[in-house]
Amino acid sequence: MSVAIENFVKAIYNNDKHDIKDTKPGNIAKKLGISNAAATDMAKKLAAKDLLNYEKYQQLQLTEKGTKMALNVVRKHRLWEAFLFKMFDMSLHDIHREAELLEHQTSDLLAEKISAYLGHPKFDPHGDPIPNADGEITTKDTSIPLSEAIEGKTYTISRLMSDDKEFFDFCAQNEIKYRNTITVLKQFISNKMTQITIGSNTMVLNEDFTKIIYVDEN
Amino acid sequence: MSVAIENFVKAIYNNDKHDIKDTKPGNIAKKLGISNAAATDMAKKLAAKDLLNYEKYQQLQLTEKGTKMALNVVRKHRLWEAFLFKMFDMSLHDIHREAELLEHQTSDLLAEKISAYLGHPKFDPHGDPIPNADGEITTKDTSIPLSEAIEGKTYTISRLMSDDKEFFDFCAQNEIKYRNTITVLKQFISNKMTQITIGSNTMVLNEDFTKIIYVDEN
DNA sequence: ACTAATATTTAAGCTTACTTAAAAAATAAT
DNA sequence: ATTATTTTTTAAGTAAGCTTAAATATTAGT
Repeated sequence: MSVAIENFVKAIYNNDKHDIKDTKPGNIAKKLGISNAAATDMAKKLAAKDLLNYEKYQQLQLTEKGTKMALNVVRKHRLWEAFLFKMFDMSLHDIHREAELLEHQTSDLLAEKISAYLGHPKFDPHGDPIPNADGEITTKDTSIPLSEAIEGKTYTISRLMSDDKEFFDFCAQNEIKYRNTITVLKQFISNKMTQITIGSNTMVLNEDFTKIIYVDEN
Repeated sequence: MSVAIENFVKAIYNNDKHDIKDTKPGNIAKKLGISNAAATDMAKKLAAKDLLNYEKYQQLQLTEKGTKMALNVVRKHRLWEAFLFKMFDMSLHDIHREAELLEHQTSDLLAEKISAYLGHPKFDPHGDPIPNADGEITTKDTSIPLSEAIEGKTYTISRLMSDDKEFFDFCAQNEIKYRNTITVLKQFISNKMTQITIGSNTMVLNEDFTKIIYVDEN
């Protein structure tokens, strides 16, 4: 299957998982940087290949086959992230960009070698779970977005759900890192901002960030 | 530039280096598994991009720009081979196949990281020289094909110029490996066969193999 | 409920990288 | 040197993955 197809099913999978639960063509198109028309076209094509269910004006839904394909790509992506993160001193954003390309050119054999080398890790450096070779995610995710954390409690960062360079640059400068500890000082309900302590710093984050920083209660 | 273009200039470069010095479209087409017509087409397209010189019915010649592109791809290929060879227990042929895909999806930054990790190696596991980041090959190659080796002398295997699975399987079973030692017992001139000793084995190789096994005199 | 705004779909068209078939040129063989 | 073979080129056509523009349906606002 082509890179375009792999990216398409992956985008649906990812949208379905974390985003605003909108998998209509337009939203997928935006994610992939293609036109709405192209996305509709592709959706029809993939429906014919039994990778997704397509009904006019409805949400796109991956079939079992489509989900499997998405998970296979996601597995390779996250393994590459974990591997490059371990091997080389590169920014999370750079690592993400490399993984985005390498994921489509990696045999199942190589993926398995990488996984074995890393000791079959369950999570990548963003805290995202790595599906196993059968496309199963065996870990349970109990984490919540920072936006929903409770004042006064202390949490551990479990996932940084983004692929935006600016966000990662910000994280790098502020000790916001997978497995670091955060204390929630205050939730400003009306402005949707959150005040936290991390390391020796105190800062206020707006919703753009608190919705993609996931945490587990300590 | 596209994968098709990178593979095209790489094929010309490789043909120009080791093969029967034929870089006409038909021969490149055969290497790439595409039709002659497609190769002619591509040649014209790349001439317009100043990657090669094209004159009807003549050999294709890479320009400086084209050579640079080819060397950049070759560098990434050979770095991946060296890296995968070091990191994972995989056959040389499998490694070659992975590298063939990864080479096109590797940033210069990542290539440099891999190179540094390996200590900026000058050769890959086939003995092929790895161009530096500027696309220069700084090593001098004094090796000769086994077919031209002299009876009675002892040599070190310096390059295995192939990407054929059967060849590598044969090599793996017979201790024919980069940097191993070979003694040439006899050159059978009329049959173009060569009798050698390697390790505890003696064998007679035909020209198909002795032309792609390169050696350096000890 | 109706209108305005937004999103989706259809239609037509483009580029890349191929294909096959035929024409033209180069190379090899007698 | 002429003919036969092979190779290269040209021409026409295809599939994938896009585009823009227009038509149609959905959703949101009043």
